[in-house]
Amino acid sequence: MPELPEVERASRLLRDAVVGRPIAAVRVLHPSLARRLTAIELATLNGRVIVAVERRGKHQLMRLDDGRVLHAHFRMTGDWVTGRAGDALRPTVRAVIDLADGSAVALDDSRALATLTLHAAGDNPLPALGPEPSDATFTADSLGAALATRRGPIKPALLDQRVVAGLGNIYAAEALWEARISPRAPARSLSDARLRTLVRAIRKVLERAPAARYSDDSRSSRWRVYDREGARCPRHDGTIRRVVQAGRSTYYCPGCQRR
DNA sequence: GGTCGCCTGGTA
DNA sequence: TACCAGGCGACC
Repeated sequence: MPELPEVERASRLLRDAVVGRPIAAVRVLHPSLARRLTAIELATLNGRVIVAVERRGKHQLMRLDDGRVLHAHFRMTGDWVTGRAGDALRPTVRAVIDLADGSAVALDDSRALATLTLHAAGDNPLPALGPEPSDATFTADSLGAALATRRGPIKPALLDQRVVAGLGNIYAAEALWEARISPRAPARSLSDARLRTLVRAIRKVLERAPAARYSDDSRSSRWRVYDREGARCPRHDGTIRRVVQAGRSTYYCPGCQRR
């Protein structure tokens, strides 16, 4: 589920749910989270207040009133669900933030790959990240510079969060289709014109994303190429192919996406 | 770059 | 039963 548009939506929900309300308790319900957040650390959160929620790429940062940061990353299937502290929990809920006013926010994550980590005041909880796609610093020039030293094809490069923050497997494939660039095109040899087109395409697919995701369209029409192997390319008579790059499925139209 | 492991659940 | 999954860090 979560790529940048979904994480943005989730982080807003989280912000509305937690900011300014003292924490009653943070409960961790799955061993994969407990390995990173001990009971002792969890106890230090009681009574603290989350003063801000920030999103950077697919990362969510909860800033505490003592300067520490609770960092959340959804990975593949995470999402926030709001409720009350005493609610019966779905079996896929992996953690719960109980607030002093009786409300609660749950981390619902069927695959249990999401992470929740606590960082000391002053520490940077984030890995190196490229620009936000919506930021003015994300340009054909900056993208070209980030790609200049890379070997290998463009598609895996777009999934590298140091190149651009927030793209995932679906929107990388969709953006390349939009830009008519083959996922196999060498990353470092894209022309300036193609880089400009790609920057526009990335913004376009991310802006269109929420409507696509929450539309009632059948899955086959939600995306242009993603998960549509064998289907007709929406742009012409070509047939969409699936290939594997860096262990991930990539979908594209060999007819109109050129190296 | 590629491959594996982390986890669980849906689907062929 | 086997394979697949929107992520990412560790390893080669």
